[in-house]
Amino acid sequence: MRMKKISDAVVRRLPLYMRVLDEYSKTVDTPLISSQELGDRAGVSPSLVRKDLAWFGEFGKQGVGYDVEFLRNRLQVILNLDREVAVALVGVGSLGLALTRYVHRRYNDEDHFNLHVVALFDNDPNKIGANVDGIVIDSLDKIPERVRRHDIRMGLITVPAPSAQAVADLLVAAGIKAILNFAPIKVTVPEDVHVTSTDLSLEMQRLAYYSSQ
Amino acid sequence: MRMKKISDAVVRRLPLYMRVLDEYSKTVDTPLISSQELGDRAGVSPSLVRKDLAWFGEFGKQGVGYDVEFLRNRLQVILNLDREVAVALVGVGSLGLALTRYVHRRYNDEDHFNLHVVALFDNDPNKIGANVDGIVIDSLDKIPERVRRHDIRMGLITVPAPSAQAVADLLVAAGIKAILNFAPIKVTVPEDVHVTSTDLSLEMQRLAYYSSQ
DNA sequence: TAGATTGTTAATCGATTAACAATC
DNA sequence: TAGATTGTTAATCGATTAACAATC
Repeated sequence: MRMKKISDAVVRRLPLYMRVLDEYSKTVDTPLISSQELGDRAGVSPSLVRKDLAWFGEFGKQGVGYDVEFLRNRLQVILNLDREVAVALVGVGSLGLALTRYVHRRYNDEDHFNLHVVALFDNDPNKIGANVDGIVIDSLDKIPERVRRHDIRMGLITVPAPSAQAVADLLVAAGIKAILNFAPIKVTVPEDVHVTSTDLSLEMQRLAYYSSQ
Repeated sequence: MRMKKISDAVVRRLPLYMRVLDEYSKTVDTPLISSQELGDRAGVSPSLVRKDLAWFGEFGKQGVGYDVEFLRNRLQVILNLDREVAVALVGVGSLGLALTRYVHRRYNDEDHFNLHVVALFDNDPNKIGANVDGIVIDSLDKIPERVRRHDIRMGLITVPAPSAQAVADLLVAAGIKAILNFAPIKVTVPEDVHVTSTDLSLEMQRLAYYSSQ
């Protein structure tokens, strides 16, 4: 039910603003923040801060600035993070394990980190049934049932490249609209599904360009 | 000794082209590839492929296309990946461990993956001296000496957020120009140093925007 | 040669920045 | 009210796409 299509460049900055506001309210006891201050801390221009926020409403007061608590709450709602978002992770290798622990730690330690890994999947019979941070590893054929039962909204793919597309297909078939893929391969999904790939090899190979001199 | 400043958007696609060429030469036995075919496989337009490559020279032949092997080698040289690039990783927690194993596996399994983790650092006395995939974990004060000895050109930061800036400073002081930061914080470095941050929390929070409906 | 595809220039598109009237 | 800062429009910047002459 979104009115206009918000560009991905804009959406990408919203969690950053949220983080800045959290940090700000912890260390500064002013209830207000200007686009200048918010921009400085987020590393973007004040103009862009105002333009980004204006896509979603008029959150500030001229001459005054933005109410920190109010703005943070609005961003949380915009990002669907005002309620817990259930996450599934497929591929419990060392990377999958590390990411599960990382997300759990933030979920436990931080007040407003509402992303929760509630299901783990792997096809290795030696792993199925094992318990990670209180979650039992299931086989992939349990995906549809678990997604339905836990109302899972996001999937993390940490399987080897050759399996990634098949796993993405399973997640899509189960109704998941947001996927974070760590396998070094481009996965194809219907256009109403959003995939972001974090490709460590490509990142490192790209950085190598700057490594000399 | 670069002539003109190549935009980051261009550099980011080069490893992708390299990957496509590797895949192509494994599965197709034609020695030539057109910008159309390369673009299709990389998910970019043929125009952009030609424009990207033209920044670095005239690699193709009109009416014919690009020589796959030749182009791959040129890209490898451009990215400084024609020789082994030594990498240091700081922060041997579960994420650091997983990434170390991941990079080692690719280094061992793939012909042309020339990124090699050759040093690990951590401040935990219980970890120092331990051995991961044949590499001994050192304390952070060994960074300058190890960087010099192994000619380390790239650093991966996988420490908790509060230590990330200090670690980046150490790497910079040791002469490293390329840093991949996994801590959820913006690290500041001199402008001749390149930092890329992979911030899992921000990525997931961003994806949450698309997770509903 | 005729057909195909590059390298490159011009046109388009989209995102960011600058400017300023509105208004708290 | 006077000063400050938003919301928004216009200008700028940069990246991508389209078009085409050059040439293999």
